[in-house]
Amino acid sequence: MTEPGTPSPRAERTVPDKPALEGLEARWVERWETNGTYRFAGDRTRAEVYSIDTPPPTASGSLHVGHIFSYTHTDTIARYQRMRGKDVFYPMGWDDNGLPTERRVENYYGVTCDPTVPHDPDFSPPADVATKRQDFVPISRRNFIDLCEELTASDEKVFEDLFRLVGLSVDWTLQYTTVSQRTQRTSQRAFLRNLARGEAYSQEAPSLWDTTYQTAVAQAELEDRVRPAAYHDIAFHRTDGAGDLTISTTRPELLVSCVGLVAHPDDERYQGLFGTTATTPVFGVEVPIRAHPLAQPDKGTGMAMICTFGDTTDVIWWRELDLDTRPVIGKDGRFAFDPPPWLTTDRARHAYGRIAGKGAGGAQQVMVELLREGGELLGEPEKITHPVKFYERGEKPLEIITTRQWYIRNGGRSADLREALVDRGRELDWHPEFMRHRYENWVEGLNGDWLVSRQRFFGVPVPLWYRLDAEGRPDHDDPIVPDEADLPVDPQSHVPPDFTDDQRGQPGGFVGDPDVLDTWATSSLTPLLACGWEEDPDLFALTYPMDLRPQAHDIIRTWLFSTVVRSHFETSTPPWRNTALSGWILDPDRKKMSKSKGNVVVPTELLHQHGSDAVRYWAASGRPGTDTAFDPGQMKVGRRLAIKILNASRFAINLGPAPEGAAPTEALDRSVLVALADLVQEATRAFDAYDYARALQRTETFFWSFCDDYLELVKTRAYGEDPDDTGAASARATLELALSALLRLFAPFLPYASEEVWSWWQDGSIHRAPWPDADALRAEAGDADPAVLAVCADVLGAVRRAKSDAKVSMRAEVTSVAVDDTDRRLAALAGAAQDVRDAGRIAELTWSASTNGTENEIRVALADG
RNA sequence: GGGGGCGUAGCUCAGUUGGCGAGAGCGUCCGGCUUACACCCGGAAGGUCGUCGGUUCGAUCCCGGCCGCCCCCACCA
Repeated sequence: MTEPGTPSPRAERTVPDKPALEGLEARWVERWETNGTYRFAGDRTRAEVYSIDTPPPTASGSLHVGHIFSYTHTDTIARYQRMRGKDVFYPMGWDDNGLPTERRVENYYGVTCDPTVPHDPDFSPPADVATKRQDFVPISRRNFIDLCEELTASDEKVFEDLFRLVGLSVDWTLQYTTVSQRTQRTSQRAFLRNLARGEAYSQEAPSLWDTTYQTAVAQAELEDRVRPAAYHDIAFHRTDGAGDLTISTTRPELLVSCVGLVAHPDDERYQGLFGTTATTPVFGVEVPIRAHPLAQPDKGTGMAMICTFGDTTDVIWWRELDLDTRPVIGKDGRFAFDPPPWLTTDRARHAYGRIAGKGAGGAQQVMVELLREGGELLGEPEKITHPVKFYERGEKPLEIITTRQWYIRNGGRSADLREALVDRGRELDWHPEFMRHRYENWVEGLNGDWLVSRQRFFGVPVPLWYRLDAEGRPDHDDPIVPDEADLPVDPQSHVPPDFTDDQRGQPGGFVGDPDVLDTWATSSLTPLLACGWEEDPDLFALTYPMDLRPQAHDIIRTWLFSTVVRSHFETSTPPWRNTALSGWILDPDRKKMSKSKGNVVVPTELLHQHGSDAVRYWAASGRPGTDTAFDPGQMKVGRRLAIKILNASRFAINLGPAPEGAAPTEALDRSVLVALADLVQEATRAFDAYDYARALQRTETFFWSFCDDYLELVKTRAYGEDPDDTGAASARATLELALSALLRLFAPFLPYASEEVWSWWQDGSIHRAPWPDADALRAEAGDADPAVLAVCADVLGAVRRAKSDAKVSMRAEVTSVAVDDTDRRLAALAGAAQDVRDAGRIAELTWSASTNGTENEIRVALADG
């Protein structure tokens, strides 16, 4: 693509009689697509490319106002960079793999995935969609995945149409999905390379487990929720017979899993007990009493029971004190049916029989009864509320269950790596800057590596197999790795090299890894994915590392951080140069808008009601990184602005073209160009700092005074019957320059109105026109005095005030205006006196130097009547 | 407990190198069909810039202490 030249008006102009916003979206969306206005050319150098790592929206939900808000921010940057002459690489991805999609498919069709169900080639979804989960129809993994793909494809089309309506200048030929074959290939390749370099490893260890979804989850996906609970004081019996020990617990049902008691090493109450043992109530199991600094003397009785596993502190105690492992809760969150082997007495085994098969809540009730029956519950439970860890999408508290899982190192267990990743963060420019703290805060607070395997179905499979020994036990330490050329693989259906399908699951044969990779394990690769890593080297060289990652601030700890981790390992660079964090949308009560609160607004309705430019105006008024109130009032303001642009432009353009070779010669005209040059400079600086909101605000302020003052002042002269009249020629030349620049300043924000006006009198798309040039405008202005416009506006203002006070029409005649001011301002006024007389309908305008040289005064005398 | 953001007109917010009579829009009130726009135009009222100190000739702005609101992280027997 050739560098666009300086725009110049066409000779013939086509301006509608009654310009309107209605219908602009439909017309321009289509033309932009037909003309390839936003197409990435890819034929320039890296320095001339601006590449954007667009956040792939979750395809399984619906787009909400927050999407419109933040995607508009990015779009203003994209449009600005394009007008600065950059070849903008602006792809769109759809995040359609992972749990949200599974959940949506389950509910939408009333089905669940059961890998044991055979594939049904003639399957079609149930006609009557069940509403209750237990009534969902179990279907095979392959049928389930087919449904996932079907539904996401139609969801994505709806999203695309909405984003086009918003006016995102995305290159729609650059779409990717996170569950496509290409993405799976990239994701598996990246994982295998992590494995080969030792950055990925598997380990059997206690991990956080969601019993509803029956999958392990990662630290980054946790959230606290405050739940009711109760302290239960229960009696442990000292083995030496010297009495009982009281401990307080909120989870008495875990008593059967108790592997020890712990108190702080300095706790005087328990000094003699460390190293001795106690027996658990009800079950009579002997457990050691130990000391550990994490035990808090001021909590409960200062002595806690350690269970495998009640919470993450238990895991630490268990590991560091080298205690036994006594798990009883299964992956479904229920107590195992058979009594565990460490229960040896009849009483213990009988008691266990009463909690076997129950969930945590049911087991707790029974346990309290058992304790009470044995006189081992001291007093009544004391009700409290406390924070409990949940999977962010989960419905029940997490349990901790020992399972084999895959991890990618992220610095959680290595100070060196942690430091290296903090440093990578420092290589980024953060917008706004203070968001950097969230990143560093998170990285420095990590307490384990990144758990990437998930026990789910719809996702990128872990691309590995394991050899089975003679007893049919898998060898997890030496996985069978596919050749990169064979990716993507599904180890559940594909056979590893040197094996045959009938060896699957047989002793001496192999077994495929049943898990899929965490959705972030794939999302963390969006820069590699979008830029064609290992697939399109030319594109990759042209676009990576990318220029910008826009995203919401709440996923710094997940998406942003994990992307930095993967790029650090894969390319030894940060993934981008800049990251821009957008804020939340708050409803008018200052609460975060969300579906569960029922206060979401449907974006399509907003766009149709106010118009896309109006909604974009509201969005772009939100400062970077700042939470912003949902405000239809601002959309009305934006709509008014867009309409004003249409009308003012129509007026200016209809005055007729400036004669050949005309230039701004009048003092007032050149004065407005000086102010305009300042505006362009400021807007440019703001955009370069990613402060689109400031650029918009300054442009808007300028534009309204341009209309109210400059247009009014220049109107009469510009009408000039004789087009060769120098005053009229100067006015028209100035209006052309100013309007052209102003439209281009507005183009990133109001792409429809600005494009519409542009098409009336210019060739090509405004969105491919060059960004206005402050120096060129300054050159046109020459040595103009910026005070000219200011003084004229002051006088005009005084005249208006006088007319308003007298309650007469603005068209009323003014007998005389006398101005006292400084010499400099009077000189400025003198140069534009006729414009002021015309605009104010002033018969006589006089001026004289103010007596003290600084004060100014404007006296207005209205005609009688 | 650690980190971060924010308190300016009734509402939403600007205020960038400390000096303006502290601004805008919305809302309110008053006026006007003015040959671009009644989806409009003009005007007015309205603020001890959270609070108390400090630095300075001078503080909405810089420093410190409080008060209040919000977010993230940690703790979770």
